[in-house]
Amino acid sequence: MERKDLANLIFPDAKDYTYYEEKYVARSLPEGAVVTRFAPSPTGFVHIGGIYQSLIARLMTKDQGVFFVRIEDTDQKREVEGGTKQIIDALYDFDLAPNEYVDENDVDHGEYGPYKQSLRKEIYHSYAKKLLEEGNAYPCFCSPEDLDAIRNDQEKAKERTGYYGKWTKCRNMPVDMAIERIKNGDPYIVRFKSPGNPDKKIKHKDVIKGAVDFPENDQDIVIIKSDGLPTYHFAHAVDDHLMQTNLVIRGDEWLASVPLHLQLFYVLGFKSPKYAHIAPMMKVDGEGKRKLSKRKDPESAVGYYKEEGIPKQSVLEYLMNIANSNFEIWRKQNQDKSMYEFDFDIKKMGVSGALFDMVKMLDVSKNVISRYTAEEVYDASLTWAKEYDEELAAMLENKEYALKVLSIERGNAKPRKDIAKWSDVKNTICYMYPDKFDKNGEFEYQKVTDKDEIDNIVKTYFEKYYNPADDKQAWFDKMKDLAEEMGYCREVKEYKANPDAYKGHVGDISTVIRVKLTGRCNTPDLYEIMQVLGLDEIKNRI
RNA sequence: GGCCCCUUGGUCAAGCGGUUAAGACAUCGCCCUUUCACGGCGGAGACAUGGGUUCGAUUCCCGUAGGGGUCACCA
Repeated sequence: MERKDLANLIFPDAKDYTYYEEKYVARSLPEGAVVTRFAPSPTGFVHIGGIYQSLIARLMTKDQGVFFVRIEDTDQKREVEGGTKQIIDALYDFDLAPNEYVDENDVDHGEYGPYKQSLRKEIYHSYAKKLLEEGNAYPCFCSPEDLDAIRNDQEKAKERTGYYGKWTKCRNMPVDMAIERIKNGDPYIVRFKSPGNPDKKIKHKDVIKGAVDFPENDQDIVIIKSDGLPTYHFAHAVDDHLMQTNLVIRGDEWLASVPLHLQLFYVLGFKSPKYAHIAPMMKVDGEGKRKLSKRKDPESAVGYYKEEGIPKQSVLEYLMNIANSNFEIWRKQNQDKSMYEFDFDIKKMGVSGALFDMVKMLDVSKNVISRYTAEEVYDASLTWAKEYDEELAAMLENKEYALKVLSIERGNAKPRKDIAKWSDVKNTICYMYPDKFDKNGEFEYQKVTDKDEIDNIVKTYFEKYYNPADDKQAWFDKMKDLAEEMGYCREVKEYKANPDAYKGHVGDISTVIRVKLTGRCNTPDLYEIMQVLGLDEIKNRI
């Protein structure tokens, strides 16, 4: 009996691997075009890190390369119904549509599929069979208990753990015995027969991490599990070879697997891709920090941003800042350009994980939203409100009025930056709505707090000075006149030079009017507010 | 524990043998014809640590400490 018989016994129906080599023809792409992918497991949770990775992938491929999505569902225990749809939808939500992918009905969009690993079983079998025939893989009959025992012995002997070299039981099993045991019905999996020597070093040049040297891999890792599906490592090698990935962008938890992966590519006769291992986003936890966690950090889920109403553009630009910190300088100078025009450099990405900073994210978002027109703010908040805030949606029903409100101090050279997320909108505009305003509410006045004084100021202003037809300058001059009449200084500077001569200054007076009309002391330009409110509503509030 | 990586202000970070050690967020003060915001100006605030190498180290080398990753029939 020979290895070929063993291979046939294990994978009787597998096609010869050359079938696939011929089937997946070379991509015709311009010189230097990047082919990369996002390869998530459909666990029903789309992590912000996935968007980050996809952003980088999209940036690297832009219009001449290929960005595809491959669903890695080889661990059926973790798979969640609808997981694939969530991933693809999230990518579309963030304008990161892949060039090739599989949809929720398992329909492939692209020529190099299937793009879902569970549908590629026979492909993996063909390559595993090749390895078996060549003697680069072997069936292993060790039970989980056997493996535990080996590890125990290794720990006792203070040696490296794992299935390798002298600790293996099945690596050198005669072919005849293996065949006999399989025929006998003994359970087994198939392992890679590693040619590595850990005393030798391999040199790896990571696109992001730079030069990293490792000992060679000597672990006989499993390549085909008992359910017939491949492990990540094997699937990675086979898929990225066949799909012709030339740049693997993935989380740096994979960095330690590079020696194994390179070895796999080598033994399989594949050209290995370049690797870019990106650092994860971190979060402070007690004394130290840890990766942004699905369980503990709501902001790790992409759904969080949608619910909060943080625009996708804001999330993307924040991520861009983390990826290349010079992005924000560029953005400041190129306010109107698409972020994709930025000259992104993957080599500039940080090698260690950055703390995720929501305050910074919201600041980025304020800037992003400040560039929106009133119409855009209106559309986006309405869309958000329809799903998450009925009250806001109702307020926005009168579009003409809403637009007037949202236009206050917007569209000029120094737009207001008071909205970081759509869920802020209600609070920033609610006092502009008669039915949301309670004129009998207890308001915080700033400086002038005496009730009679307040009444007096308001009364005098509306009886003697206010004229809705005034332009802004006239309006403000009258505010000064009022200040003077009430014993307040017309000019703030003058007041500051001689504070004892007056009860206060024009700002204190206008604040009284402001609070009376809006219920708060911080609002945008009062003149504009009064214009939008209209005389009837103003009268109603005084 | 083995292997690998990392360490510049509260945070994100420029830097790549000689700099007054950028910038952004946060913070504080002042200014900007009314508040808040915006904007402007300014303040405070950092090279983990010990040894080398060097005329000179934040930058190069070694050690120490701290942090992170990885050692599955999970990805």
